[in-house]
Amino acid sequence: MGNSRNIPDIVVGRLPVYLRALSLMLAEQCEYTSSHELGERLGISSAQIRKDLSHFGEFGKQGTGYNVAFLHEQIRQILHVDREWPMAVVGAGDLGRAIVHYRGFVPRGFRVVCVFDNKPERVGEEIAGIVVQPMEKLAEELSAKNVQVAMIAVPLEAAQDVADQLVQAGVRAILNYAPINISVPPDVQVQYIDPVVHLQHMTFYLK
Amino acid sequence: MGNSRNIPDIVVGRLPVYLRALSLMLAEQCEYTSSHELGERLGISSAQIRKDLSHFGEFGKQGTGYNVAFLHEQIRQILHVDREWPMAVVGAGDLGRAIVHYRGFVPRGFRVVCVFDNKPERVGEEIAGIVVQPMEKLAEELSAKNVQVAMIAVPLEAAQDVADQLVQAGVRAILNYAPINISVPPDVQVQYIDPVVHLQHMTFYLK
DNA sequence: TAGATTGTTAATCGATTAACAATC
DNA sequence: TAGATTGTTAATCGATTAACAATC
Repeated sequence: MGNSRNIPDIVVGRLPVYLRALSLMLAEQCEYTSSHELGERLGISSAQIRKDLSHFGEFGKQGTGYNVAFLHEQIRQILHVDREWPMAVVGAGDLGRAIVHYRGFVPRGFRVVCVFDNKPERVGEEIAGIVVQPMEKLAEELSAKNVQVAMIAVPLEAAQDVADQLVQAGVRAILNYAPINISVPPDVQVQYIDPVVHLQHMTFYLK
Repeated sequence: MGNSRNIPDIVVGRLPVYLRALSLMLAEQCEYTSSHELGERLGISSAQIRKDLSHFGEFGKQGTGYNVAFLHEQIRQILHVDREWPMAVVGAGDLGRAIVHYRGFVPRGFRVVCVFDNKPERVGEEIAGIVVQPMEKLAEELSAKNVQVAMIAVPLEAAQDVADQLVQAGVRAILNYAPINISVPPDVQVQYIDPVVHLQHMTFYLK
């Protein structure tokens, strides 16, 4: 089949995990892999991997499996990370700083290009070569740098307001590190990272 | 019904999100809430919330809904965060440092009590009052401090080895920030945080 | 060829939703 | 009481898995 819209979101969510495993295999010089090998590495069934990929096209060969480099490239294109997305970070505290310093974005399709904070003492500070801007500059900077993707790393009290400003400035995908559900228009993507949610999920099973 | 084992993992995974919303409502002085209000805040159906909670007991009253403080306390107990879990952090780079500085753990049931790194120049350094220990001290420290929960904040090349050492030292829940799937025995919980996975999930829907 | 593995179909399994009696 | 909302059942919907013909 392939390529139509109507792909289940849960399938889309697994593609980045497949891509990550394929990158690793590339680094390990594997030329070919199979749905079985991939499934074993990721702890999911080979049938699920074949089914997931079948939504987007036919990428393998009977008998030999998948060419790692080829499948990697195909998934990069499907996820639109065959390019570099400029990103904004809002919040220059400890977390914002760590995000800006992280070297794992660029090899996977993203680059932090601007950082904002509303505390006067943080404005002007330089983080990994990027000068922290005041919130007043948000719209102007984002439009100048064509930023559609942003990360929120501010205290929870400020998160909704920041989200509103980002949407206003044209951002269409937000990764929110503040521990709060934010509301955005239906055409804006939101994802959440809250370590405590994961920790509490695990402690359910402990003792 | 309530309280048996056989709760779907997907249901367990939503409880921390419910708990987070209830904390916020507590802070907002809401005394009562309903499955409708909660669902609206979280963007899920009221039926799902009632169904999820029904796995654990009966917490509401017809006509009036749920007492926020009571439901909050019940979910805290279900998730075993009606106590404080001591945690270890492995990796004292930018990310590890940000994790140790994060003040959001303690109010939600967790406290970082030790930090490890294998780089000699980082050992001995103090982060938020905690002295960085060498990896050789891992087993000894974890057992002395009764640590069952750990976070991995090391480069991906080191993550599997660190995970092995943590398991060896008695850790039963691991939150892995390294962008790699790690293997652990079946009785050890693992959760992953990889911001790029979330970003790539969103860029699928962009442009 | 013989062995392996794909892509796909149909069956199974599980999760979500709608509806409503019970009752505060 | 009248209105609201629960907990639960049954129906619906969707996701996963098993199986296999096709074929490299």
